[in-house]
Amino acid sequence: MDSTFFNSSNSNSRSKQFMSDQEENDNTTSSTPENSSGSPPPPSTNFSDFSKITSTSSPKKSTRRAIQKRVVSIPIKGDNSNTPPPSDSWAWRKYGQKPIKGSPYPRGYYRCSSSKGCPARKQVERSRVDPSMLVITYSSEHNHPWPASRNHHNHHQSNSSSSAAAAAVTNKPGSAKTQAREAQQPEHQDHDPTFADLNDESLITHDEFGWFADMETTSSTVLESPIFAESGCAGGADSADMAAMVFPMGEEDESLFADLGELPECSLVFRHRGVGPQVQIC
DNA sequence: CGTCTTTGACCGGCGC
DNA sequence: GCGCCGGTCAAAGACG
Repeated sequence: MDSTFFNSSNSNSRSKQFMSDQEENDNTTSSTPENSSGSPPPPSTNFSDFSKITSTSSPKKSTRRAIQKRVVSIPIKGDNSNTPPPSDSWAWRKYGQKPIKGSPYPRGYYRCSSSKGCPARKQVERSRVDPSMLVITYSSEHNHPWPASRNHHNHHQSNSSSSAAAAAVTNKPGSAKTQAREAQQPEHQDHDPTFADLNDESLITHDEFGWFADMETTSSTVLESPIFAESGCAGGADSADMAAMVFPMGEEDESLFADLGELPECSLVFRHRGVGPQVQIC
C-alpha cells in the first residue's frame, strides 16, 4: 500500500524524522544550504521574510531534526479557504492532516506522487502569525526527474476539503490516464516545465503557475524559488535553461538580496512579473 | 477501476 | 516514567 512510497531509509521508523520546526520557523523562510542532493522545489517564498532566513539545521542533535528541510512562505490571496493551491510541478498526494497546537489552521501532509517510491514530502499550513501566508515545509528529496508529465492541465482542484489552509493547497495530481497522456507531449519532456516556459506568459498566468498570478501583487512582493537549488534536484534543473533566468539587478536590489547568501545555490528570486527585475542568485 | 482525500488511530520522540 | 504532540498509517468513501 502506501508503504511503497517509502524507501528503505524510513520504512522502519515510521518516519518521525520530519518533526516540524514550525514553532520556530513559522512565517520565516529557511533553506538548508547543506541540502545538496536535490530537494523538492519550493514554489516561492516571501521576500519580506528574507531578512529572517535561517538555516533549519538545528543545534539539537535529534535525528529527526537533522533531516534536511526547506521552509518557504507564500503569500496567498485573500483569506478564504478557496485560495488556489500553489502548484509546484510535482504531484502531491495528501496523506494526513493534523491540527497543530497553537495554530488555528491545520497542517496538511503531502508526499510526492509523481513517482512511486519518491520519498519527497511537504507540509503545508497557514502561518498562524500571518494567515495570508502559506508555510510550506519540504522534507526529503525527490528521487526521480522532473515529472515531465506534469501538468499543464492541473486545474482539477479538490474542493471537497473544508479545512482552510492545508487542504486548500493540495496540488492534486492528474489521474494515471492524464499523466500518461501528458507524458506524450514531447515539448514538455526535455526540460523543466516549471521554468523553461516562463517566458510564455500564458503559462505563468494559468496552468502550473497560475498561482503566481494569484499572489499578492504589491511591488514589494518578490518570490523566491530555490527550485534550482541543486543540480541534484533530482531531475536536475537544466543549467542551460537556467541561464535564461538571469536578470540584471539594481543596486537597491543587491542590498535587498544581501541576506540571500544562506539560500541554496542557484536560488531563483522573482520580483513580481512586470514590477521589477528578476534575479538569479548563483 | 485506479487514484485521490478524509479522518481516526497509532507510534515514537521529546520535554517535564 | 509519563504525557503531550507531531507525523504517518490505513480504511473508507469520493471522484473522474
